Amino acid sequence: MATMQDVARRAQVSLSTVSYALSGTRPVSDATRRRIEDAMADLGYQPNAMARGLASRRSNVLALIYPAMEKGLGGTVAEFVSSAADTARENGYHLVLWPFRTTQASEVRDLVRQGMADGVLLMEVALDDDRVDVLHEAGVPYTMIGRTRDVTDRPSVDIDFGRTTDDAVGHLVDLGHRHIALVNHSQATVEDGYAPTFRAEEGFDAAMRARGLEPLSLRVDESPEAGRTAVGRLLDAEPRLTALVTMNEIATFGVVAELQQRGIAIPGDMSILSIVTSPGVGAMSNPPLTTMHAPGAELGRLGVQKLLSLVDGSRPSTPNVLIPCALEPGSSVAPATHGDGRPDGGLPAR
Amino acid sequence: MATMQDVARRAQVSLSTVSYALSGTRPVSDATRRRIEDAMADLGYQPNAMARGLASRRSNVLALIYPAMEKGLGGTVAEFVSSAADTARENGYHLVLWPFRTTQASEVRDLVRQGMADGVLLMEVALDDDRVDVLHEAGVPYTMIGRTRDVTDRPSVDIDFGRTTDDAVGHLVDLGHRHIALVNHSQATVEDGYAPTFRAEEGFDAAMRARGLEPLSLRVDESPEAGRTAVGRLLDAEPRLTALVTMNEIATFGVVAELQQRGIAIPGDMSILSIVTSPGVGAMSNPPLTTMHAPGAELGRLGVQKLLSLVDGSRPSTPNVLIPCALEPGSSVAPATHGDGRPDGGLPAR
DNA sequence: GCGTTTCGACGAAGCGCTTCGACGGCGCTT
DNA sequence: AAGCGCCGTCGAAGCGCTTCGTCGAAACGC
Repeated sequence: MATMQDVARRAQVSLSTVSYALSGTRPVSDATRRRIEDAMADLGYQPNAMARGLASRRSNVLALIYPAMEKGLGGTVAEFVSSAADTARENGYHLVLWPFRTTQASEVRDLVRQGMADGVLLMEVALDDDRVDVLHEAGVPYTMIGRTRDVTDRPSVDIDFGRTTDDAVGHLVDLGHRHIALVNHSQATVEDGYAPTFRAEEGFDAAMRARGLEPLSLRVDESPEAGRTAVGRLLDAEPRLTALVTMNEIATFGVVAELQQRGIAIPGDMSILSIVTSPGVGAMSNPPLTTMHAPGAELGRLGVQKLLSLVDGSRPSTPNVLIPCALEPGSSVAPATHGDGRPDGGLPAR
Repeated sequence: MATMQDVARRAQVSLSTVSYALSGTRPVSDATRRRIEDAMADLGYQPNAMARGLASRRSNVLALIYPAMEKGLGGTVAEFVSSAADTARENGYHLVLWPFRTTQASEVRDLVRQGMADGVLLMEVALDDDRVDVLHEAGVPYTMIGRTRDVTDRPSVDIDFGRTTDDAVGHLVDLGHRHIALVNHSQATVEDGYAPTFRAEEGFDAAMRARGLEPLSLRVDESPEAGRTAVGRLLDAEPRLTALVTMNEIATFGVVAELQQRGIAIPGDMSILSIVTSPGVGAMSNPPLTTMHAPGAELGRLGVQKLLSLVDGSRPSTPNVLIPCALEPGSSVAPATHGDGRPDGGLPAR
């Protein structure tokens, strides 16, 4: 493998001049630059990443601490990872995968100290997350995807659960629905401090109350069976239910199956709006679900950009961003009826 | 950040002794080793990855060239990536993501020359793939997930499509089915040189012929609509069809929807066996699909292990491995009937 | 015409580690 | 008692690059 020294010899210049020509840190005359470029091309020269990293104290590597991917298929996660890797690549960085859960803060610290990564992207942040503290103390640039409980002064990008749930409820209410329930993620996720479960619940409740409606929600395990059971429990609690907001992909399929088995038509008798889901998942249902897509790719891109702005202070640091999910029409949402085919009445007085 | 020199000073030994204590390359007395370990613990020392890499010419990084993830949700892919990252981590390696398609062979070569990775894992290899040639010529250790057309002397791990399709057909034939069709991936994947489409078709045809049955298969676009259309075309071609082998997740959902709409019961009138699919996808259907799960996690683990055995020649190099998909019972496969509820007859003479 | 900038290029000192050759002291043999 | 080998340790030479200080020569001012 050709070294910079080889290039220098061939171009009849000193090693340092080659370095300056490559980095542009100091001016190099056009004639010299051309000779150097020719030499590099002839030799197929590529700078050695390790040497560069050692000398410059910059590895050009970003680390992505990503979730265990145990629950669910991770369509959004895959989308996110892919987009983050692309964006890193476009900016001359590598993306390395660090599979660490919330409890492995010390492993994260050790790895960070090895100087392998210039910055860290942290996915699926828990409400209280030691990994974030470790990164903060270590002084490594980092960006959270998601947010801890208290997010002041901690760089992050996240889904805007408030707006997403409000948009979802608003959409259904506009169609005349008044009795709407949320099929949320499981109690287990809550105990793990999984933030989306909290934020969706809060957002849904707020959105309902803001419209003078009574929120009803259930934490449901991530399984089709749990989804089936949930249907019964929800209908017992509120028989007048005409719409469901679901943010639990696996359970949603159980919900759909159970409704169909009970002869409750989708969307005739019951509308289903699946939120924070991944592209393609809605299409797998019959009828195809109306969904609100999680902005996985966008978060990946913005997360990396934000992180890079911290890594090389040159770029201006952007404020924290929240992105709502986007409504994608399907065939599982329709105007509300009273069960007799007549559209529901107007809004109650607020 | 503490350096090895700091540790040496604190432990009252020379720099090189610390290095030997850490690597075990040369013997170090117990007393000295203890002093060094104490010093490292006191200082919270972690060896610098770049310096180590430069001096040893080993980065402890493996690169994963992964597919664009455009088509489909990539459940299997996510599983694979996750398992590969875990296995790398367990062996003290980092996994970096290199998003490059088949056409970007020169980018791959440049990156390899930068010495960032000690080895390369190549996913979704096409039947003819320049990236493989580039890696071969560069002399970098690599392992393919999947296989090029000619696989002799090229390290790889892959799904055993032959056994998977044979198991699938065998399972259905054991249940009395005689008229079985394959819903394959699209013509577009064939044109991209996507190997699984070929290998599944070959395997299915062979499995059918080996049992004296006439193979019937269709290349179907990756969309529910295409799946719906396929049903009509297949039934036109062979009205006596009682079972479908599908290896196109998205299309499968269309197939199921169309069958149900036509009043063809699953599995009463038509059995569906979804092969090379990812865990959880089957559960999303109603009834839950009987599937043959792609061994994503296993391939990830074996791929990394194989690659590592090439990277540090110490481990013995294993022969190439093919792993079949495993049958996971669901509710979409049942014994064949003649449409009148009676089981089908025995096997025809071979 | 000579001092003073300015520009472009050079040499050398690291970055923090691995690894090779060497060497002192110990226990053993003869 | 002298010689030998071996174990544990040390010093120094890089690995391939970045970056700082410097310096010669061309360009400029008065």
